[in-house]
Amino acid sequence: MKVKFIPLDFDYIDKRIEGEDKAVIRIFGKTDDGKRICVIDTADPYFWVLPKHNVDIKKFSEKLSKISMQHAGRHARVIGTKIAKKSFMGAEREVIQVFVNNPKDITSVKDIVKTFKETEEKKEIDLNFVTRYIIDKKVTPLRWHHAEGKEINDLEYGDLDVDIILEASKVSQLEGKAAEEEFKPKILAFDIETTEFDIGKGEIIMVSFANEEVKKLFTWKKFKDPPKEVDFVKNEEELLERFVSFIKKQKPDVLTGYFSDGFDLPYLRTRADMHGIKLNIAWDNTNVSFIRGRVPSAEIRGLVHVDLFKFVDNILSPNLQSETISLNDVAKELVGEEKLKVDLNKLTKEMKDGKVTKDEEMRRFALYNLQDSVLTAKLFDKLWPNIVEMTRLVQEPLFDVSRSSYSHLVEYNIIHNLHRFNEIGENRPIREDIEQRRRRPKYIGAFVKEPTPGIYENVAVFDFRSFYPNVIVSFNISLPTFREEKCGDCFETPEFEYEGKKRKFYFIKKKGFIPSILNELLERRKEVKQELKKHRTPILEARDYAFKTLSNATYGYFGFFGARYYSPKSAASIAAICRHYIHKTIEDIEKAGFEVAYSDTDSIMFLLGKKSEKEALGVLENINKSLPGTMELELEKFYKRGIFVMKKTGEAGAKKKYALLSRDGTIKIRGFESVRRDKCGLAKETQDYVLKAVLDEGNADNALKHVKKVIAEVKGKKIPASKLIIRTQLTKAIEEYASIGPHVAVAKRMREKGIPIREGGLVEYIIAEGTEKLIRERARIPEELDEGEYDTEYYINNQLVPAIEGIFTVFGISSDNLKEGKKKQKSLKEF
DNA sequence: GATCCGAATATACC
DNA sequence: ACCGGTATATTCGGATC
Repeated sequence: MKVKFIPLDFDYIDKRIEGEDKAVIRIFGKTDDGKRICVIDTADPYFWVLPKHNVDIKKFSEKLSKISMQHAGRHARVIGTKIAKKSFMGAEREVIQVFVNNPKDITSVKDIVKTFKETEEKKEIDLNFVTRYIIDKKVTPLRWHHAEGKEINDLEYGDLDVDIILEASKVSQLEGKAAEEEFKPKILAFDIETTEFDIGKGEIIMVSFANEEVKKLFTWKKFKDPPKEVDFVKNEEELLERFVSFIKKQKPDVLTGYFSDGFDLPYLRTRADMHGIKLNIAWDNTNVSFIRGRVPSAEIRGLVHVDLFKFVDNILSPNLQSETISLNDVAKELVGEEKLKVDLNKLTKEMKDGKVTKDEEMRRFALYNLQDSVLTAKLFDKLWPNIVEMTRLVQEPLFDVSRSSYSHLVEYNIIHNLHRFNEIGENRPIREDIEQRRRRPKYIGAFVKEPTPGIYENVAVFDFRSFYPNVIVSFNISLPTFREEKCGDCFETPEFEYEGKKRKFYFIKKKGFIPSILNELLERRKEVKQELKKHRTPILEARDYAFKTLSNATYGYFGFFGARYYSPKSAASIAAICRHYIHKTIEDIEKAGFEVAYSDTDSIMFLLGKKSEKEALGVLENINKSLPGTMELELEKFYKRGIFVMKKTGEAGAKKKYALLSRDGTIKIRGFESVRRDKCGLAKETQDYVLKAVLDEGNADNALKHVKKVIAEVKGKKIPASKLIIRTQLTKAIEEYASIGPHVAVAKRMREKGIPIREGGLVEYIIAEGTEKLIRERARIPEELDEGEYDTEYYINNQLVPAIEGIFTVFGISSDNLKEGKKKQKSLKEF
C-alpha cells in the first residue's frame, strides 16, 4: 500500500530480526485523510573512525570489522566497515565508516576502537538514532511524505493504538512546496489544580481539557450548579482514570500544557503511580515517561507533548513585552485574553484542610481551571506557525525542537546540513572540556560610544543589517576555517587584545560549511522578506522569525561552552571585526560633517545639523560601496528629537539609555527606569510622562508641573498602593543569597506564611514607614499593608527622584546640586 | 556609630 | 548548563575613621 503522511513523532525500538538484535524506527504520523499511522523503517547505525596518518587503512578497516563483544547482556558487534573519502573540519581525508548491529552498541564499540593505536579520532558517536535516520533517509518532521510498504496487523512493534501500521519499503518526501503544505494537528490543552504545590505531595482536585471544539473538566469536589463542562467523579483515582480515557477517546496528535513538563505531568504521573494507575495515553499504550534535564521533559510516545512554557522561555521571551512569562502575561500579549482571577492560596488551603468551600467559589475555581486550558489551547494555535517553521528548518522532531534553546537549534541546523558538504560531524564536548570552557576568560565584545547628555533635534540612525551574521559570512568565520597563523590568501582580523596579548587571527578563504549554512539562512530570509512585502501571513512571519533568530544566535553559539563547534577565538574575531567597522563608519560619518551622538554595537545615531536627509543618505551609499562581502549599512529612521542623560555616578554620559521621538509621534525608550520591571509603576509612569513631555515640547515646563503634582500626591498619600509595588525576580534559592536584599527578605516572609515562592518567581513588595535603617526591614508583602501605609520618603527619594532628575538636569534644573548627593533631592522636592 | 566603597544583585541593550 | 559581552543602578555589608 502507498499512503501520504506527515511525521509527528519518532522513536526507535529493539527488534529481533533474523536472530539479530536490531533497532527499527517508528514514525508516528497522520495520513492526509486524518488517520493515525505508524510507519516502520530502518537505518544503518554507524559511526566514523579517522585513522592516524601512515596507517594501512585497508588492514585497519578489516581489524575494525572484527570487533565483537558481550556488553550489558547483549552481543555488540561491528557488522561491516567501509572506506570513504570524507571531509572533517573542512579537510579531506580517508576515513572508515563502522556499521554496528544496534545503535546502542556504538558506545561500547567506540570504546574498543579508542584503544587501537591506529585510531586518531572517532566521530558521530553521539548522534541520536532518530537524528541518524532523519539525515540518512531524508525523512523530516512535519513535512509531507509518501510511504510504501506492507500493512501489518499485529503486536510486533508494540501495542499500537493507530489506524495503520506500515512496514515501509520506501519513504520519500514530497517534491518542492507540496512537502510544506499546511498541517494543523488536532490538539488538546490541559491543566490541573492540586492541594499542594510540591509534586505529588497533595491531591489532584481537578483536571481540565480544551481545544477549538471541546471543553471538559473532571473533579471530585462537588458543588451546586456546575458549568455544563464539569463531570463529577468519585475521587482522585477515578479522576486519573478519566484523564486517561478522555485523551484516548479524543485521540489528539498533540497534548499541550503550560509548564506541564515541570508540574502537571510529573504530578499526574506521581499520583497515578501511588494509585497503581498507568497513564497509558501514548500511541503505543505506554506510560508518560520523563527525560532527564535541568527541568525534566515529559514524553508520550506518538502523542507529542508540547510544553508551551519551554518554547516561550527558550524562543519567544527575548522578543516579548511581557514582564514575566507566566501564562497570564504571555496569553494577554499574544492572545489578548487573561486568566480568571481567584485566590488560589485560600482555595487550595481550604481543600487541603478539608474545609467546605462555598459553591460559588468552587464554581469559579472550576471556571478558572477551564480558562487555563482554553488559554493554553489558544496560545498553541497562535504559536503553532513558529513551532512548525522552526521544526521544518532545523529538522529535529517536534518534541525536541519545542524544548530546545537557540544553541541547540543552531547546532541541529548545522548537523542536518553537513551531508551536503560531505562533512563528518564533530562530537559533543565531554564533561572535562565543558568544565574548562566554562572557566575561560571573557573576550572583548562590542563597542559602545559614550553620549554627551542633552536634547538633540533631527537625529538620524543607521544600523548594520544583521551585523554579526554578515561578518561571519563575509570573513568566512568558524572553527573549521579558523587559523592561528597567517596562511597564504586568507581573511585576517584587525589586531586586537585577546587573553592579554595583542593578536591577529586568520580565516581561510575556502568556503566553510558553517558560514555557508548561515549564508543560506540570510539569503532565504531575504526571499521571505520579499514575499512578506506582497502578503503578510502568520506562516511567513514565523519563517522570517526563525531565520532571523537562528542567524543571530550563531555568533553566541561560537562562544558557548556546550557547542560542538566551539570557538571563542572565532567569536572574539567577529567582535573585533565589528568594532573595526563601527569605528570606521563613525569616522566616515564624522568626516562627512555630521556629529555622531551615540553608537552601540551595530547602530550609529548622528545629528543632521544643518544638513539634509538626502546628504545623510548619500553618505550611507558611499559607506556601502566600501563595505566588504555581504555587509550593509541601512537607514533605521530619521527622528525628530532625542535625549541622552548623565550617569547617576560620575560625570559621564550614560550608555544604553536614551529616548527618541519619531516623526509620527511615537517614542522609543531604551534603558530608562520606565522600561525596567524592578521599578514601581509610579516611577515608571512618571518618567514616561516626563520623557514624552520633554521630547514633544523640547523643554521641561510641563514635565516639571507634572512631577510637582505627583510628589504632592505621594506626600498626601493619594497614590494607590498598586502603583508602589516593586517587583524583583528571585534568581536563586533563598538560602543561596550572600546579600539579603529587600526581595529576598520578603521571599523569606512569604515562605513563612506559606505563600508559594520559588527560584525564578517574581517577588512583590512595598516599602513601609518605619525607623529601621535597612530597606529590607521595611519591605512588606503588599497584602500585609493597608492602603496608604507606605514610606513617602522612600518613594520620593529612592524611586521617583532618581528616575527623573537626570532628565531635568539636561534642562539645567537643579544641576547645581548634582554633585552633592542627597541634597539635590531636597531641592527638587521644593518645587 | 556614621560613612565610604566595593561586592552582590537585578535588569537592560544589542 | 543549555547563545555572547557591555552597561547602569540599587542595596547590602564590611572596612574604616
